[in-house]
Amino acid sequence: MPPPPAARAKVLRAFAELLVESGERAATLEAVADRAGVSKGGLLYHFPSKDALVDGVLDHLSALTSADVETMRAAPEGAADYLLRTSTVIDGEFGVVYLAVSRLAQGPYPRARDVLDEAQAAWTQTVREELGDPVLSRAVSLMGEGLYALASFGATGLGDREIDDLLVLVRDVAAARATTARPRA
Amino acid sequence: MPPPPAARAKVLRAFAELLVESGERAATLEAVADRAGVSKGGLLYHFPSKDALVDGVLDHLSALTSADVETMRAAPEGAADYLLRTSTVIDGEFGVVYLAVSRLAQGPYPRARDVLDEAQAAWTQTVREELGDPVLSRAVSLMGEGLYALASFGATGLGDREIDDLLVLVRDVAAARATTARPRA
DNA sequence: GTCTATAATCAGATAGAC
DNA sequence: GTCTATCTGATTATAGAC
Repeated sequence: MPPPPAARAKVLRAFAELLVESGERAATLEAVADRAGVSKGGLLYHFPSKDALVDGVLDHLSALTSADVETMRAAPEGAADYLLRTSTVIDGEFGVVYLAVSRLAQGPYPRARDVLDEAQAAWTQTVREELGDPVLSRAVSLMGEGLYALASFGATGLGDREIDDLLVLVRDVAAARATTARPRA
Repeated sequence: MPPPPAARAKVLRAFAELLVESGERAATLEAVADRAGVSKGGLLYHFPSKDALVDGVLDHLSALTSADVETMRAAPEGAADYLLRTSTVIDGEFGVVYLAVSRLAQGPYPRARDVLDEAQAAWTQTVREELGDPVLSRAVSLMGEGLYALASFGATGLGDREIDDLLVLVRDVAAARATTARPRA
């Protein structure tokens, strides 16, 4: 097949960035077109309506999530480590698109909620395969979600040091819970 | 002083509910007025502009946060318990207003971010006073934020059972970290 | 495949009656 | 203190040229 038009990808990226940086309200067709470097008419050629544009990012996140879960599963540092560290990265492609969809999920787009729900379930499941303990896995997954939430409104974010500390805690607890009788060897 | 007009409070409540249920875009002056049972003109008497309405919820959250932290500090079940349990309640007054502001924080309202930041800091600090351990306190605080985030887009929420499990985990870890040498008695 | 121009709709805000 | 009516500007979407 012929290479997909570059304009399409640029429009999707611009839409996601605007949603994250300035919110749903600011992500108008005109603003998206401007940032993508096309005209409003040009945008509407690729995405005939705003709903079509929304569907575009939703599909994009679905694809990215599948790839992300594979990477997470294969990560040498482990799934929990991978999850918490990437949950503070909101300027990578995945972070931007994930946060963009979590903004859409607040509006009248029920499918956005479904896509997020699936991502959340896949992460929790993958962490659980690694840690074994379901409660601890849920805790890690919740922390990841909390990190995204904080980062998304530019709160006084956590640095690498703080994430390191959390991961040490998680590993200690995992070890303690694995050896049932006498924790911490 | 005379009793504050009931319409003002009803408008604020309606605005917060609409923000949470349907997003920033749906929370128009007309929609807010309708839900509050007043006309657009009536609304604009109490809040002369949309910015004034936004300032209204922000101030409201500030007041509610101070009260919430006091309640948390005095909670017989403990601060961590109180935080995680109330983080799944998004239909109480505090939950609605907190989530409403976290939505405003995504738009062009820098003060919303400040107010949320303060709430976050106050919670983490209060939990830390109870648990002692700063890393564990941060973990609990992040879980609370994650629970709010999940609840806010109506994800497959966690039930009371799951919260109970998490709290048992937190208490175990707190106990283990308190007795430095030999965890868990 | 991308543009300009424009129609239709909707949001925010003002004026003035009651 | 609350209402109706109205204006202005922004936003989505369409039509048709290039």
